[in-house]
Amino acid sequence: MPKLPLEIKELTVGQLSERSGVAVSALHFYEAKGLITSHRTAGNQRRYSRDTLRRVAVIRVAQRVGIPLRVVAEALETLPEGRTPTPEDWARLSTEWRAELDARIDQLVRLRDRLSDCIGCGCLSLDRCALRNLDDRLGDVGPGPRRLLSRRIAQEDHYTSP
Amino acid sequence: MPKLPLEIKELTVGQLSERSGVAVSALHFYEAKGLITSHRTAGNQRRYSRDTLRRVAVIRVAQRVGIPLRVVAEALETLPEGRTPTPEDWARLSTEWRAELDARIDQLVRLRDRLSDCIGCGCLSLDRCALRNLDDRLGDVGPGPRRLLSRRIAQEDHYTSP
DNA sequence: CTGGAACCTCAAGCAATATTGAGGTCAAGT
DNA sequence: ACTTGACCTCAATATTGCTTGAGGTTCCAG
Repeated sequence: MPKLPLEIKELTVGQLSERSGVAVSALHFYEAKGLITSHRTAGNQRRYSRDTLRRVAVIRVAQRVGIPLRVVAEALETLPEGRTPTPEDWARLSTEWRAELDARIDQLVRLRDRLSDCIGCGCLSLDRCALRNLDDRLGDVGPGPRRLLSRRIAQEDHYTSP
Repeated sequence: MPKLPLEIKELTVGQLSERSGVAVSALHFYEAKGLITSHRTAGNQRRYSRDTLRRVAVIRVAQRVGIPLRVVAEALETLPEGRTPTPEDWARLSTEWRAELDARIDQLVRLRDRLSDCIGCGCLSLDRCALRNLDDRLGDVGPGPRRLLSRRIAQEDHYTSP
């Protein structure tokens, strides 16, 4: 059986897949989208530098927070082109994602509070129901697919008149 | 100019759209998916009972929590067929969503903690980096289309595994 | 050298969640 | 009646994030 080239410096796509837990097809996809890069061997096979592992990890984390790949790609573009990103580079990105995460958590917590109110009030009054008003706010987002990432919403208090 | 029929008891699709903040096309879509229902006038136009407003609100809330429409539809099926849902019916649903919300928040908070660790450690050790390990876990999800939902976060722990 | 795993490219498909458009109907103010 | 905005249906298109498949190449242990 063919043995994988156990290179110390670079990773094949299969190795990257195994170590990152992301399917090979997804890695190809990320590469096509410019989220990761590779260089090719003489035989046209991809080789990834080790920090790609980190890049992929960051991508997945970002996705869990609800950040679309397009946006992740933009953020990754701020990483240095020529050199391997330093821990500081990664820390900066992590911090940015963290801000998103915080915002997202905050948003959900507020949503939860509203929902609790709603349950408490028994929703007897449609016009004053938090659920109803929450929904009105959602309408402000405008047309088009309602994104995940919808920011702000739910900062308002109970709506009080019909 | 034509005046909207200002019915007290029922809503046209346009009214429902305006009051819920959801596009008419989306309402049609929800109806096609069985999330809401209507009856028709003699002229084949949709009329929605007022509690549909509530239904739509619940749908949107659920979506924000990351619950796919398919699942929302199942939950809505537990509402009474013949009668207008009571406040208690809605409260029950709200409570269910709230559990999802809590789980979701919890998940994100844990993610945040990991990320914080990672920033703190400077990510000098790839093998011990929280980010790296987090990513390994993501790989456990297995093959198959990584659904929207997983991007939207949320579901690994909740609906995918029986 | 050979066999098979791992790789390559490109195109097509899938799933969710809608929007847009074409072509036609309904209804209400003037 | 006419006009006009709101509605109707159905099909097509869009977006995101992949997977699957066909058809072919590369690599390496034996």
